[in-house]
Amino acid sequence: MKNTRQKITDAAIEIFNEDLSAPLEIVAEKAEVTRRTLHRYFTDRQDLVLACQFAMQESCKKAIDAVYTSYTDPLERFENMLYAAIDCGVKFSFLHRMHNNDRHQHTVKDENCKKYDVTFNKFKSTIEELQRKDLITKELSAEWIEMLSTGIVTAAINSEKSGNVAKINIKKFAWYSLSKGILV
Amino acid sequence: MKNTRQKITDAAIEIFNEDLSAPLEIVAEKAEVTRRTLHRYFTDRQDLVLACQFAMQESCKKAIDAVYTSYTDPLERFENMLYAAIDCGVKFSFLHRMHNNDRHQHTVKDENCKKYDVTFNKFKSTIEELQRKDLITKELSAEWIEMLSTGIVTAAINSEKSGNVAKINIKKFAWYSLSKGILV
DNA sequence: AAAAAATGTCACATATTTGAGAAAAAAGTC
DNA sequence: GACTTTTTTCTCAAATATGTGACATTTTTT
Repeated sequence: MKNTRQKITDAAIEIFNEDLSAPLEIVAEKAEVTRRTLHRYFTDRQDLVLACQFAMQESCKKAIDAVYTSYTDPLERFENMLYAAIDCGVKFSFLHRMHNNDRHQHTVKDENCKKYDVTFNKFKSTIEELQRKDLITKELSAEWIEMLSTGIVTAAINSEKSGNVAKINIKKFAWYSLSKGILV
Repeated sequence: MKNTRQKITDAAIEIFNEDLSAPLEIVAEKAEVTRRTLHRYFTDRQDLVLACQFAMQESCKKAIDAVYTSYTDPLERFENMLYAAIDCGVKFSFLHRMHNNDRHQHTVKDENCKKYDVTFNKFKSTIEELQRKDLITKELSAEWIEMLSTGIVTAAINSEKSGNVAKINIKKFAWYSLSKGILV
């Protein structure tokens, strides 16, 4: 059962993902509470945005970490990290977008960005390991593969939302495209 | 040389791409004009947003159409459509996002969406042709391949913006990943 | 250099968004 | 059923965003 605080951050993540300056009224509406209640949990917009970032980070970190430690085979690990990211949904893609945009949350940075880096570096290091062991092509740079991976995650999330791709197939398709697109 | 109107819509596309409800002040700033001047060209926010949509549509339509009619070989055509989309930059990805989001521009729809569909259907029909002629795998649905393509375009655009991937490589990498990711 | 066009500056009226207090209503808890 | 906690309702003041008029200044055209 979700508590009110969570209901609000969840709603905010959905809304802010599509419109970062949306009125808090809209967020409250989506969370099915009054704006007044929202303000009882979050003093102001900044506070709420930070809470969203924190929630997204925790969620992604948890999911990625769990996979990272469970698989020794790097390819298998990479595959399951993809699935974990897809399961995180907008939390993953929004978080990624936030940290690669120029004009936002320059106030926070440092502490918050460090956490983000730790999580996303697990992607990077896995990619590098795969390249070192000649399991994927070296024709592509690790940076590109990282971008590609998040691009495919986003495609998967959009597919799910649009409903144009059968839900059972999404992960299968995503891994098919990603693996073939980077294998030697 | 860009005229003021274009400077404003270009700035607005950049800004709105990241924050659809950003104050017009921010847009004016980016366009290097006063808010007063912005309002001389666009009566209100709605007017500006519509102008952006129009500009994005024209730009994408022009680029995609040109490629579509120049290549008879579907694979070659597909490849160059990818490059054209990447060249359109945020105009492409933002437009796509706008039309696949739930909560926006429900006012315009119809007329405006029709134009969008015409352009993006050229992607779809090319994908279907490729599948019909057994040039790409049938294990993936056409809808997924469409999503994947725009996902890779977005990855390419993000790569360019971040500067982490050498500019000369971006298109090459994008096509490498996309083609391998869908070929039989 | 004069005229015309475009842009900037300043001021102002509205509209919207924001944040919070006080008391009533609803939901949980024992 | 009495009690506590949470949420809603209603309120209001402050802050921010929006759109426009009047006039000065700059830039472009002729």
